[in-house]
Parts: sequence; structure tokens; C-alpha cells
Amino acid sequence: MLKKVTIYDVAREADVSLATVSRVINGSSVVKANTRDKVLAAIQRLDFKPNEIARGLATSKTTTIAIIFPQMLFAHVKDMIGGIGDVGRHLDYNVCIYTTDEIGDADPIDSVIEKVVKSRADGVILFNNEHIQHQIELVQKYKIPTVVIGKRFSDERIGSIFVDAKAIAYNIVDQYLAKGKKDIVFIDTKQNLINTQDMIQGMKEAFIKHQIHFDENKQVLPTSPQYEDSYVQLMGYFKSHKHDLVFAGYDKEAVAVVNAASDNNIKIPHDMEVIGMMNSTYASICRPTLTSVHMPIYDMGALAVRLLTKILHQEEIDTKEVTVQHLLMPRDTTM
Amino acid sequence: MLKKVTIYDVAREADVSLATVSRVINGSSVVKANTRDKVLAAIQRLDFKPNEIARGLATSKTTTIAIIFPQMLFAHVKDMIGGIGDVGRHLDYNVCIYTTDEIGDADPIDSVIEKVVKSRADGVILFNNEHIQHQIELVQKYKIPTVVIGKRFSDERIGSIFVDAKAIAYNIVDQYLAKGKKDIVFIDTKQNLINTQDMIQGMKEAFIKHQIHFDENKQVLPTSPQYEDSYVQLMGYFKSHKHDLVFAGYDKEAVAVVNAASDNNIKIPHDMEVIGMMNSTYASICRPTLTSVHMPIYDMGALAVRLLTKILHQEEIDTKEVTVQHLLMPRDTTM
DNA sequence: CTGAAAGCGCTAACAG
DNA sequence: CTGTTAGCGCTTTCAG
Repeated sequence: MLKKVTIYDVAREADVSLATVSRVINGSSVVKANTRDKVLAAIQRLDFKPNEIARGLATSKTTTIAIIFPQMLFAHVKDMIGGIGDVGRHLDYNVCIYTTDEIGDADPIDSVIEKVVKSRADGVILFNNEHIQHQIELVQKYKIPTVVIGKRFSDERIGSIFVDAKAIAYNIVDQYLAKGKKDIVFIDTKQNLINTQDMIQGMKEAFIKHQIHFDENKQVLPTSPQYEDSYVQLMGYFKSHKHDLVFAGYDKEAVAVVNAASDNNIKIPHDMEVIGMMNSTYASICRPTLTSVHMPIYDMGALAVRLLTKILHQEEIDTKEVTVQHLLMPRDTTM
Repeated sequence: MLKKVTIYDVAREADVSLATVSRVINGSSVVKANTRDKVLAAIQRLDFKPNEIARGLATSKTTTIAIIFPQMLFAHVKDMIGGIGDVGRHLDYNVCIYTTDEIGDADPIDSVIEKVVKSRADGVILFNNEHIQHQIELVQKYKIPTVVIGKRFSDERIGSIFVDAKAIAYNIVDQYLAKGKKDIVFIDTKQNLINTQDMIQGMKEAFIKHQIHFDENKQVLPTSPQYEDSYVQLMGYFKSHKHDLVFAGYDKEAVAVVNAASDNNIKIPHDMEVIGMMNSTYASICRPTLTSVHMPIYDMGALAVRLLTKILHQEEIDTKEVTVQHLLMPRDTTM
């Protein structure tokens, strides 16, 4: 590693004090244009890159945000990384990722949070998951500004970005019940980015409205987040089942439904309709193409870091709870 | 933000000097067991988390590695993040991600590298892509230890993790030519994690071996990395084309081939065979299920950070160029 | 085995 | 408008 050029070198080269150099790299307006140019020239000549670590120590800020998520979730949130990366870059933040849930770790979440604390990230983005409450408590203990994606939190201290999961489920179910299609099943996968409880609640309320009994044990079917596993499970399931509508928390599982049902000679959408969620490439690939609820994944990532930085900079914030819009994209698995 | 507890607080609490505290948190063996316990107790009591930033300044190490990749690549490398995250965590490294190729940025790569330099990441992982050579030069200029995933580099200064792309293509093509199936087309997508040039080279060599003319203009078909786009393009293409075999650099494009061909009434695999690459979930979802070349994506990520840390720690390294194994997974798009 | 002291590279009062 | 100086929290000689 070659000797790095420091602010001292620049100061000497430009024949000013290091304070002045510091001022120009931080855009302080009180520097004479002439001096500024001298310094800028020296910076250029020396190819000086300010050491963020040193700056971090001096300001107790790292301009780094940590994002923590269970690996499994990744397949569904890849576009979110795009949003997070883009606005992170624009706002000049570094984004550090921390994955959880590797098998074999005794206390994965706690140790991950500990790493984040040590790294002194300015803020953290969490994804809704089974352990979200625990994670939030840990993070809050260290007063790290937080926004969570995927579930509404009405908590003064944390921001949240989410879709109205209850409404999604309610509207779909309501619509089918109105048409007399009452045999409706929801496919539930663990580690839902979308709040599963809210979806089930939405289902329930639609059933209540139509005064039809809702049996959670029969109408909520848990599956593996692994396609191969859920497909096998569903191959068995559809040997003896058929419903008016099945909808799933993720497209991947909806596709498993479509394929497993089709392979059991259930004609889709004629015999059974299927709706997925996320409107991912999986939906376009599926045959018949999958009707899916579109969600602005990229935007959710972008909004999350935007909101987080607003919190960090104490900017004006209209609301810490931001609902993003969803939209049903009808394709060929529904009539 | 509450006042953070520092090493001074611990020193006072334990009634020792801060040098001693530093020694115990760094596992120096020269501390008397008795003293160590006292310090440990104090650390516990105060819930002290060493400030990595300060440590970084003092040691000029950040225990952070940067990973830089084009967003588009993400769909294909999601499992790699798992590998990178897991071993990063085990080795106690932070991993910072930097995405490139957002539209509208004048000089995206240069500015990203600049961010990495400023952040003083200890090392960097790059993914093979169109601009890889330029990226490497930039990174090398700052002497940042580097490993690249997806392409072999016989360069003293950088490590690389890759599959033998040429062999993949050669073997597949050779096998089909031997069966008399000579009409073979390769679907090329930009931003290939797998080195496309190598694959084409492998094709060529197989054709040469069989003394058959190879026409790169006709036998290499470029497509969009966006499924919807490539599907539309291929829908047009297969109105007037049909081949013995088409294989693609990614499963997603192979699926587009399968769907577009099927929708043009080409029977797969009877009329035309299709092979994808990566053995991703797309391959399992596709109907008929897609034959695909499996690659150890997770492992490539894991190996990359392992190799990088070996370089960083100056550990013994047998080779800086590590080939990972691939394996053809036959499914229903081949006979 | 432990403490004192000098940095790591930068920011931020405080003078001038 | 610019320079001086005191930290930020930790590591690392160097003494003892």
C-alpha cells in the first residue's frame, strides 16, 4: 500500500493551512475564490481523496447506512437494491449489507446488529420478517435511526415503507366472493416482505362482509420459500384439492401453484384462478402468464433511503409512514 | 444520539489504563488473566462496543470490502450475495455494495470507484462485465487488492473466480455436432457474468474440430437482459427461424427462447433443443423444464471473499485463479 | 505485565 | 477570509 496523500500534503502543496483545505473540500463558502482554486489545483495534482474514516472520527458520522435482511428475501427484493444503491449514491452514502439467517449461527441477529453498532452506521434499513420486532428493539437500544420496509410501524422513532397488504387481500377476496367464488386459499411463505398477518386479516374482513365463514386452518396454506420444495408439496396437494382462487404472497409460490395444478390436470384459469404478488419476471415467464399484484419494488428501496437520510439530516418530514401503491396486473391465470 | 461509551470509560470503570483495555479487546496474550477479567467485566457492564472507525483510523484498516456490480447482473447473482455475506460475517468484514450503470450518470464507474477509494475499503470484488478492464485499471491505480468474479485474469495483482466458459460451450457444441446437429445458435446478453467471448471461442473451436463453418453473425444472437424485451424480440425471430439447438448465457433468456418458440408452435425439445445457464429457479419454473448448466453461485461469492481476505492478510495462497466446477443439468428442453 | 504518550487524517471552534 | 489548536476513539511503540 502506497503512502496515501493527506490533507497536509495538499496544504503544503497549495501553501495554505490544512483548515483551508478542509474548508474547500467541504464546500465552505467563506473561502476566497482565488485560494479555493489554488487548493483545488493542488488536490487535482496530488489526486487527493479525503479519508472518510478520519472524517468519520472527527464528525462522528460515517455517511454509511446498513441494510439488514434475511437471505431468503433476496430473490424478491433484488430491484430494491437498485433503488437503494441509486439514491444512496446520489446522496453520497455508502451502503453496507448484512445478511442474516445463515444456518448454524447461534445468535445471528444479535451478532449482526452488534456488527452494525460497531461499524457506527448512521442509520439502518430493516426488512419485515418474522423477527422484525426483536431486531427493532435491538437497534433502538443503540438509538440508530431506522426505517423498515414491508410493514407499517406507527412508532415515533422509526420510519416505514409498505403497501396496504390488508387492502390488497380484501379487495381481491371481496371481488371473488361477490361473484360467488367462495373457495379461496392464500399461500403463505415465511419471511414475507408483505405483511402476511395483514393479508389474512383482509381476507377475513371480506369474508365477514359477505357473511361467510372463514377457516384460517384450511384457507391459509403455508409453503416453503424454495420453489422446488413448494412445487413438490403442491403437486401432492392438488391431487385432492381444487379451489376457485388461490393467491400467494410471492409470484414464485404462485407459479408453483400454477405448475403443480396444471400438472394435476387442473385447467387454469378455467378450473381455478391464480394470483401472485410482486409482478416479477416469474409472472411473465409462467405459462399461462400469471396475474400478479404489482408493487414498486425499486421505489420502495429508493424511498427507504430517502426517508432515512431525511431523518438523519433532520429534514422536514411529512410522514414517517409511507404507503406505496399497488396495482393488479391481470394476465392469463385469471378470467 | 446518546453519548457513546469509549475505551476511556471502560479504563476508568476497570481501573486500568486505556492501553490495557485496548489489549484485551484485541486479544493480546500479554494481559494477566486477572486484569483481563476486570476489563471484560467493565466492558460488559458498560455495554461497550469498540468504535471501528477510530480503530480504522489508527490501523489504516477498515475491515470493509467493497463489491461493485452493474444492477442488471443482480437477478443472476443473488445467491452470491449469500456467499459473500456469510463468509464476510464469519471473517468479521463489513461488505459495502456499490451498484453501477444507472441511466443518466455521466461517469458512473469512475465516480463509484472514487467513492470506494474515499471509503478506504480494504479490498474490492468486481464482477465481469463490459467495462471490467477499465474498472480494474482504476482500482489498481489505488492499489486496492482486487478479486474479480466471472473471468480469468492472469495478473499477478488480482484474484479471479470463474467457470471454464470455453469448455462449457465447447463440450455442448461438440456433442451436438457429433450427433449431426449443426444448426446451433448462442444467445448473448450484455453484462455477462460468464465470459461471452470465451463461450463463443469454445463454440468456434468445436466447429473447427468438426470442420464446419462457423458464422458468428448468424450464430450469435444478442438480446436484451430484460425478459419482456427479449421475449418480444424472439417472438419475431422464431416466426422465421428454427435451430437444432439454442443455448443462452442466462436461464432467463433461455426461458424467453422456450416461450417464444413454443408460442410460435415450435415443439421443444422435439423440433428444437434449448439449454440455459446458471441452473436458477427460472429453469425449474419453465415449461418444459429447462436444461441448464449449473454453477456454484453461492460458492463463487464465498470463495471470492475468502480469496480476497487471504490476499489482505498475506496468507498463503495456492492460486489466485480459481476455476469452479459446472455441471449440465438435463431437463426437458433437451432430448 | 501495564502505563504514558504519540499519532492515524480530518473537523471545528477560536483567534486573528 | 485564513491559521492555530484541540480533539474524535483507538492502536502502538517505548519505558518502567
